[in-house]
Amino acid sequence: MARPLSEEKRAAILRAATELVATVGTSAATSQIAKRAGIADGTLFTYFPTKDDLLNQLYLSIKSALAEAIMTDYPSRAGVFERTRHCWDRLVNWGAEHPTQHKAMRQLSVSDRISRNTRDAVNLAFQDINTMIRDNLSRDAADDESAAFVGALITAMSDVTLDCIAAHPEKIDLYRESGFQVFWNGVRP
Amino acid sequence: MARPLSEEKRAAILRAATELVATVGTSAATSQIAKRAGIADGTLFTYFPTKDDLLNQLYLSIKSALAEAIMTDYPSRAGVFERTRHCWDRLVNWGAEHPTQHKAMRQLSVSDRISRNTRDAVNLAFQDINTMIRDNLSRDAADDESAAFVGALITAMSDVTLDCIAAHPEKIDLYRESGFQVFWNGVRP
Amino acid sequence: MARPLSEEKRAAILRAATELVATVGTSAATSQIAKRAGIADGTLFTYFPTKDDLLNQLYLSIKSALAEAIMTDYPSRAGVFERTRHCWDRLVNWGAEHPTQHKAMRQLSVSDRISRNTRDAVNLAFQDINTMIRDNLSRDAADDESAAFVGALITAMSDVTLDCIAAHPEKIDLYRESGFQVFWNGVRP
Amino acid sequence: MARPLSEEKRAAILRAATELVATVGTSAATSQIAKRAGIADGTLFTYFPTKDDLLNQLYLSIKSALAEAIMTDYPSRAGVFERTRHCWDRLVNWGAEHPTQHKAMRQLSVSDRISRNTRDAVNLAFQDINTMIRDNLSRDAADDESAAFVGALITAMSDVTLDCIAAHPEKIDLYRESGFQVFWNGVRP
DNA sequence: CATGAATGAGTGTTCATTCAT
DNA sequence: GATGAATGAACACTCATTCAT
Repeated sequence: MARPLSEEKRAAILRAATELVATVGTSAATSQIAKRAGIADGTLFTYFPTKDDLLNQLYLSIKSALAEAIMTDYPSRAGVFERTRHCWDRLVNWGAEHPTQHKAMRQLSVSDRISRNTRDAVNLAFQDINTMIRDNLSRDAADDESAAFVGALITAMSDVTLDCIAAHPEKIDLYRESGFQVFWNGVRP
Repeated sequence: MARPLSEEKRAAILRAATELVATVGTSAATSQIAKRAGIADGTLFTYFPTKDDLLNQLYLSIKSALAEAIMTDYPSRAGVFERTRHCWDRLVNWGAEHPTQHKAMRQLSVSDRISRNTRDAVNLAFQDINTMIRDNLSRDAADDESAAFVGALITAMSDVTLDCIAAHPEKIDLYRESGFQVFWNGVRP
Repeated sequence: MARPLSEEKRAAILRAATELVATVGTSAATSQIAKRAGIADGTLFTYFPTKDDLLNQLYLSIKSALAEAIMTDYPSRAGVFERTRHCWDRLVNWGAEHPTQHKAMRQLSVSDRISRNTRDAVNLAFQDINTMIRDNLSRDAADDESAAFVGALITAMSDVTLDCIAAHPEKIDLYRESGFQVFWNGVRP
Repeated sequence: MARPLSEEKRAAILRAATELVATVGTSAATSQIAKRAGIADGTLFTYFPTKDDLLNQLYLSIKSALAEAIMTDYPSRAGVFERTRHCWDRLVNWGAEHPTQHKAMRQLSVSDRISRNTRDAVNLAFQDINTMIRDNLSRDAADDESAAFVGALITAMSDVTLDCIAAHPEKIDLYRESGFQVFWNGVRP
């Protein structure tokens, strides 16, 4: 192998893409992304064959990082409340610590450039969380649609919470708490 | 009426823009919008000086229509529950009846092309609703930010509800009801 | 109509394309063609939706001009020799007078960007000539393939003749005559 | 033989280039040629310093193979007819047996990337054949240009013949014969 | 005021060539 | 010598906007 694909460069591209997608959306130009990543225009395409591939992999990588943040130290044996609380806090903390990734993630999640495949892969990364929701929080444990509804609600409510935290970072504890109250009172079994 | 009058043309442009933004997002080409509105490319720019203007006015007009739908027959003298229920039902019903407008609205609301000014004007259109929220639902009546938080939550939760309804239109009553339960249990005073 | 498509501009584009295709082949850049035609890059595409369209229309227009040059004053009632002679002389004279068009035509005729449709349309323009060949020169009047063989031979031989004339323009009469002798002796009935 | 020696690699590159040039023309990408040759992108350039070099050497090598095919068993002492017939048959048979090489050769012969130098070198490979033409078939034995004219004619006529054979392989004997008749009747002394 | 041709900067992507490994 | 990642100048084509008609 002459020069291995540089993991560093790949990461730089994803980092640059995150920042630009967060700022200007998926219409961020590949040449801008390359420039910000400190590589030549053409190099981007040795790491990601098309812009859509880049966007999809970016979405997957951010979502995976979020899932990992949530599932680390997950208290499997604790009660429903503790486990729900754990997920919520991790989700909100991750968003507050990674506002750029969070913004990019929101832009990508409404984009039609994210494929069915990618969305399926993301669901896989959230499998444990989805299972927990289905078993404990959805109105009807047997109902996939009901679980999806609750899952979408938690995402939407955390997005709102994170927007507020972004606007008033000093009130993070307040918003994290209020958000959880609304969520838990709304969906608790 | 081969050549509609001015106001009709403006409306035709907004209608065409709604459909295209709902379908392909804010990257919809002005020439496509003009074609669908039945006018020449250049004519669009006598009604809206730039594409950003068109997008901003479109957002404002859709949001205003939604606000009007919500506030019509608003039961000012009823109790908090009834008034909240009214708003929620109107919101969800409007979204279910105008899926194209709703989709366009969501695309626009995450776009960076919608200006601070426009967002302020939208808040104005929702002033009555915001006041109701502030006075009845926000944790602290004196706190604007708390009211904004609850307002954003209702929007986010109705978006999720409407997405589910779009996926399973026959379950509209179920989703409208479940969504309201979650919201009301979550935020009731 | 605001400003009608300018026939002059269309002609300028075709002229510029002819010159560049003759020089560098079908890989001539559209931006070079536009520059040589004295228009903006984008304008080219209001006259020809794609580069392939431009190339196909160019081929058709050159071939049509050639067909017209050949068929003008065609002596329908003269004998086979006179008619064959007429076609050959016209073909060679046209090529000698329009060396750029001839070179471009040769480049285009071997290109895979010229569609079946275009080749059919060209055959239509040469219908009379083809008929004459089938009826008088092909070995077997009933055989389309035999006629195509002779038709291809006349083209190939005139190309060679024209190449020689291009190299030694002063010997046009000699080459025109020699070429015809070879052709006529080769294929005469 | 996992890693062929140098000369084999050169041959593999030329073989791959032949196939791709025959298929897609001289715009075949060097990376595609390298891949089909089973070597790395960069390796191609240790054998051929530029793409133009590759194309020129390819043209020369194909033309040389053709010349060799023609001159093998050349009946030097036979009459003009027999010798002419020998050349024609060898030429047509070679083309029918090596359709890919023939197609590549035609693509290359109209390309502006083949240099004056290369064309001169090709003429050298065909020196014996050209001499035969000059001495026996050209209208004026002292005239180089006349010989070149006849040489170009034989090439052009065989190309047409080979195209027809490619379209109807089962009629190879018919076309080889018809083609020769036209040629011989056309140019015989 | 309406029209649509004209503009040219910008887009995602390709590719011959270089050079670090 | 072989490798393939890196380069950046092209490329065909798009599009918001202008302006002659």
